[in-house]
Amino acid sequence: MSGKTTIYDIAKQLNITAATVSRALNDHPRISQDTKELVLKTAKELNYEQNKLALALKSGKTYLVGVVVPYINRNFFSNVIRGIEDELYPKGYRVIISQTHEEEEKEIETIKSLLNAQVDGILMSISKPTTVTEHFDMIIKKNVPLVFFDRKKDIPGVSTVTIDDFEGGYKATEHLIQQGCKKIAHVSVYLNIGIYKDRFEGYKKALLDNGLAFREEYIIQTESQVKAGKKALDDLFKLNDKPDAIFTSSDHIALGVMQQLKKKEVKVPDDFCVVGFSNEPFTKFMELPISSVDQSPIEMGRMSAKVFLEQINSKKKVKIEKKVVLPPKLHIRKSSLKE
Amino acid sequence: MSGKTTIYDIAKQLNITAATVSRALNDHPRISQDTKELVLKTAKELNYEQNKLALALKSGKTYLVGVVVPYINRNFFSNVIRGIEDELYPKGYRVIISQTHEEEEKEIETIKSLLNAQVDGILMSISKPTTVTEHFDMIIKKNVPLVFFDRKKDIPGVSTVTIDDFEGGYKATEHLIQQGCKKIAHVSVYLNIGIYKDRFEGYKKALLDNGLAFREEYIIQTESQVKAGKKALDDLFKLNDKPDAIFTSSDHIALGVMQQLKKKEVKVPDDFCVVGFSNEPFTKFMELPISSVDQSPIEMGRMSAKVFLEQINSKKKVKIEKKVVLPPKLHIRKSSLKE
DNA sequence: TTGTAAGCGTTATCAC
DNA sequence: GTGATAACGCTTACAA
Repeated sequence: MSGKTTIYDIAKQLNITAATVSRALNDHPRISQDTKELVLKTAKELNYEQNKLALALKSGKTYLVGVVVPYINRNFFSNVIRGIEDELYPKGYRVIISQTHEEEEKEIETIKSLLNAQVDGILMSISKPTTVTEHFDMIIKKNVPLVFFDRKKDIPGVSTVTIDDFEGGYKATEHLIQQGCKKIAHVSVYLNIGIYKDRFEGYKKALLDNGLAFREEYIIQTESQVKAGKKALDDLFKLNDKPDAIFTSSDHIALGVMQQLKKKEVKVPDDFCVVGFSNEPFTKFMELPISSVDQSPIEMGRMSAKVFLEQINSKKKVKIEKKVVLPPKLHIRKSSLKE
Repeated sequence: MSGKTTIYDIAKQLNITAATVSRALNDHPRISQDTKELVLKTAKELNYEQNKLALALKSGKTYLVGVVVPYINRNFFSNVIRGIEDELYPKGYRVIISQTHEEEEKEIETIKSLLNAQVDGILMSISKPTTVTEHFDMIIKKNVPLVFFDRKKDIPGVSTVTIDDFEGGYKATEHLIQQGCKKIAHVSVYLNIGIYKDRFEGYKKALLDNGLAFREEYIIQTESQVKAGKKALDDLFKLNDKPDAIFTSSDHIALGVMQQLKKKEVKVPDDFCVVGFSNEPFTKFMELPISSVDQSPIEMGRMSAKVFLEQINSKKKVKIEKKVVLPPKLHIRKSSLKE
């Protein structure tokens, strides 16, 4: 029989009970050494493998953790998952991946499905359009640990792992100021989304802390796309008092900006500096590499996993609510580094 | 009670048996319409949800599929997984991700763990150093469908999904020839690995088919790294008869080549053309975008999933061994497109 | 130190 | 049409 050995088979072989076999296998204290050895030996002989399913049904623990992201093939998310898997695998947990495709409905459906699969926990990044919270309540009501990473919602009892977007914006802007830039514009992705708002606020604070004026006309809101970056630069250059630097919340926008600067024959970094956000792989591969704020996705994944583990290992009834905020790391490259 | 309703609770409520409830829930033909409606109604009232675990234990089907890759955060693999998940989710399958970190030992361990978790199938890309095959035999012996994608081994009974690397090399080279290049060099990643060998062979064939000489001195073997690309170009330019184009098996090498060409002030594409392989995101973002052969990772994932589904849905005893070869797509960009 | 038996939640096979 | 019962493979009081 192909790998279908059960503890009963071992029991029969040794003329003992399945219970004894189970205990021997689990190194139960009051099982004789002899029996243990015997059981272990025949278990090996018969190619016995514990059926996790039966165990899960009995114990209610599946050692399965659901990870929910908008799209798994986005650089940021695949790195977070990398971190989660790296951390959880050694602890015996397996990771189930699902994508929401940035749709609220699919997010809800996915959560239901994961709960149905009896996962021991859910780590997720909320999809953009999501507004309802009933599906989160379902998770909490079932006492399944829930951890939000990056994109969160403030819900009692739910832990979150994020980076300090405010500090990211602050650092990037401060760096530009240190480089001697005086008129720093900010191109943001839609400001109604928390993380982008925070980056913007960090930018603003850095300006004020350094005695620079905040100018409304230097703020542009647009999509995270290369062509949006191009247009943003064009618009900024139509101003009478042109900026001499841009901090943007998106590397793709930064790229568009860079391309347009090249076209206009503006010298970077001598006459204009650029800093992006996310540290996408391409930023360092450019002919003129782009400075960017790194979000430490792998670290974020590891941390989310750790928070989950703490939660699951604590006395069942204690609700831990942890808010981890990771420091962003500014990668300074040629696009903003004057000699 | 939080989501712990079982069919017994429903049965008790209605003064019928669990068996009847089960049948009603499964729309069994000889259950009265009345009972069905009643059961469905109270099921909803009590917030009943089927326990997949119990079902899995009973049926032996978990609706879990294991996906094994070297690293999940590599662009190529995360895209394949995207394809797999997209295809499998609607069919009710959930995807468990594990990474081998390019280690044979971890690969073996991972396989064991997945089999232990009773997955219904395994889709994987073999890690580079793997030489043994016992762990694959384990999978086959358990009658668990196994599909290799991209990196495969020829094992009887195992389906594979790959792209036609030979054709990829052929197309890329042919394109360069059509652009008027006469002296095309090839920078490869180590030729002892199947896919790179195939790309090389395609290159060679294209040369010969078009009446161009194959020259040993135009072949360089190196690592898939930017700096390796730089060095390769330097070496090629030391030749008396310099090449006028390069087809390389790696986009990172292509990038290094491009950077070095820029440094040497060689005009691309006018005086020199470059084509890479993999269609990494950065290739299209460059100031001078790099032509590259796309491996259709999402499509590869979808196809692997489809092959798995066919296998699982066929009459149990029929062993299907399918070899799917996807066509590569050449993306022609500025680095190889003369006016 | 080991055996007995119940239980985890379903479904399938007999009955009636 | 519906009920009883066994079975999936394991763990764990409770006995012995």
